[in-house]
Amino acid sequence: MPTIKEVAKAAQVSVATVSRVLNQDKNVSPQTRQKVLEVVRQVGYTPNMLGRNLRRKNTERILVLIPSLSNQFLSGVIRGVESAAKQKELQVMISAAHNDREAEQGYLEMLYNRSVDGIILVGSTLDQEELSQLAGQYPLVMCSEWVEGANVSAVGIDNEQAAFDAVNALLASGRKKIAMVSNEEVYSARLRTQGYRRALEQAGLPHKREYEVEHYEYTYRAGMRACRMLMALPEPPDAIFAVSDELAAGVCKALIEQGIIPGREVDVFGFDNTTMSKVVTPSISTVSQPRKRIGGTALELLWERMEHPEEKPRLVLLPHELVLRDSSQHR
Amino acid sequence: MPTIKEVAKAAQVSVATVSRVLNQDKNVSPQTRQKVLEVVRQVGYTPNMLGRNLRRKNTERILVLIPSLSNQFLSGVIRGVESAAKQKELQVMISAAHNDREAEQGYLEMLYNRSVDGIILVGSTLDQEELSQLAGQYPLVMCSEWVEGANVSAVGIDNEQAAFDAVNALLASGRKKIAMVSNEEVYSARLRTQGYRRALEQAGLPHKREYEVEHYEYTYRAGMRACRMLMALPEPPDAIFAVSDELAAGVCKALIEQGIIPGREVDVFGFDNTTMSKVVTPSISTVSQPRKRIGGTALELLWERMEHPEEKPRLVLLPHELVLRDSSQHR
DNA sequence: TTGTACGCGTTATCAC
DNA sequence: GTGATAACGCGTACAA
Repeated sequence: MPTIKEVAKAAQVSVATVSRVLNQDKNVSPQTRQKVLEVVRQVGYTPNMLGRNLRRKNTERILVLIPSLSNQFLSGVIRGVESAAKQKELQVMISAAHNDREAEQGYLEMLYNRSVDGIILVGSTLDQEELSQLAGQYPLVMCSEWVEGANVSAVGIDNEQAAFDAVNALLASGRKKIAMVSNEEVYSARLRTQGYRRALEQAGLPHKREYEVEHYEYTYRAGMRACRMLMALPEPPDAIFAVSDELAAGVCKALIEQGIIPGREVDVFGFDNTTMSKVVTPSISTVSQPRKRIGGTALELLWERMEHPEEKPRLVLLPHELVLRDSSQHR
Repeated sequence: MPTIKEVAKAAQVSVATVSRVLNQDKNVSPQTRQKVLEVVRQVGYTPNMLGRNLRRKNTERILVLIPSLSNQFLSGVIRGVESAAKQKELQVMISAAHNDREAEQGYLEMLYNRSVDGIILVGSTLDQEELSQLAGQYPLVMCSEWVEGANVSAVGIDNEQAAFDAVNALLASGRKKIAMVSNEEVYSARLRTQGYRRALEQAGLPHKREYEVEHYEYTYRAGMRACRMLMALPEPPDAIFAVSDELAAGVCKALIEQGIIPGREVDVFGFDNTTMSKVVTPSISTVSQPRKRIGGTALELLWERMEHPEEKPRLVLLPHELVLRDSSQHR
């Protein structure tokens, strides 16, 4: 593990000169540059980031903190972060907090102790105050999932409107008994529930309380359970809107088990346009979010916070799209 | 951003004492400890890891480098890594290399420049020599996917045997024209192809070249393409074994499009036991790997390398299981 | 028990 | 264009 000192000695120059060569400083003659680079190559020298970062007071590295790794949608978002980060020459690290407050705080500490220059947070167990305070002190933005009222830059889609649109698509094909599988614990899902209700209201339909099923995980098992509950009602729904594709896939699965073909007697609508929504039979109609753009924008917002911490945080909403497939009728 | 110096001044002690308190050094009186902790709390001091790491020459942090984030199976593996890492008080970071050699090398540099203490590598674009050399110099182990002949600690399953078992399950239910969707570029998939061939040989069946389809991505689209090719053969197969569940899901999808129900005329077998294999209809028979245990073992192997770099690397094979579902017949 | 002083590897500020 | 040298924040041998 050679250090800059050893390189300097071997090249018969000072450490300052080596440093200058390594950092493309103008003030160094071609000959010495040549010589230094030669030695660097020869001894296989790599700058120790620990020293460099200490001196420079930054790491050129950011963290994306997500709730779970097994999320196809987030993987697209992160691709967006990565490609935007590449242009800024930032290294991207990812960690999963698993909705564990302690784990999340452990990773957020990386801001305090300067292990990373900034954090893109997808969802959080912290409340608005904690987040506002944190974002006031360090570069921190939220992405896809944020927290109501927190004074933090964030990017995502208009969840309320997206749900409104999805439900309207179901209404347009004649469905009138539309149920929803949501998650009160997550802000984006709450907004989607609001959009769902607005669509029903606008259509002059009552929204029955028993048509709104809550679940605290976005798994296909939860979707199956929700579906069974709904179909066991005295008046079962003729359409089910779920806040994630995996939930929707579970809904479809449960319908099929009961001999009901999704898209025929009962429509199903999902959210996120993941692979799963395409691959199951029938394929699932869903709301598509511009994942990569969301991720790219998150990085831009983070960059803003890093460069201009004094400016106010801002919220960016990107357009969504409906993807109509076989699980719902449409003309 | 208070430093240890400021804490020392405020507590009217030396920086050494503060450091001692922070590092649970015995040699400090209860009173001063009390006082220091008080000040630490009051000014909200957090040790700067840049300084600490430089001094200690380590980071207590490891990296898991995976090919892609959108891999349900790997997410389980990483859970295993995380829980094992927690016990060793190591922080886990994840990055995706996307089969990009340049990106991979960028992350591997974190070993050279001491940004992390070790790396768990899932697959690699490097060859055996490069890997052997790297692992000789730094804590580096491979997990799930490794490289033939590389002198590197690794953990996974016996892929050849697992494929052998899966194909035997198909044979046991009377299938005789078994095709395989594999990927020659990946060592684990090559091993699985070998297991497939051995099973056919043992059953006295010829292995037709046209029954082995290559694909370089584990996507459902690739699975669909492969299936269409196979079913267009003069003598189409009566069973298809794919090296991933997503491929298998694509195979099923293409079969269904042709009006063929997987598990009836044609059996389908996947690999990894991901959510997708459960949620599609019909559910897909598959090979289950002990993901969490694989991840946990990977961390143990890495720990071995960190503690005893002089010892020889070793390979750990963990048991697999067949999960029989609706996409294949079985009595 | 506590403090002083040095070093970790790098970059930046001066001189020259 | 180049070289000393002082930081960066922390841990620790050594002295007291």
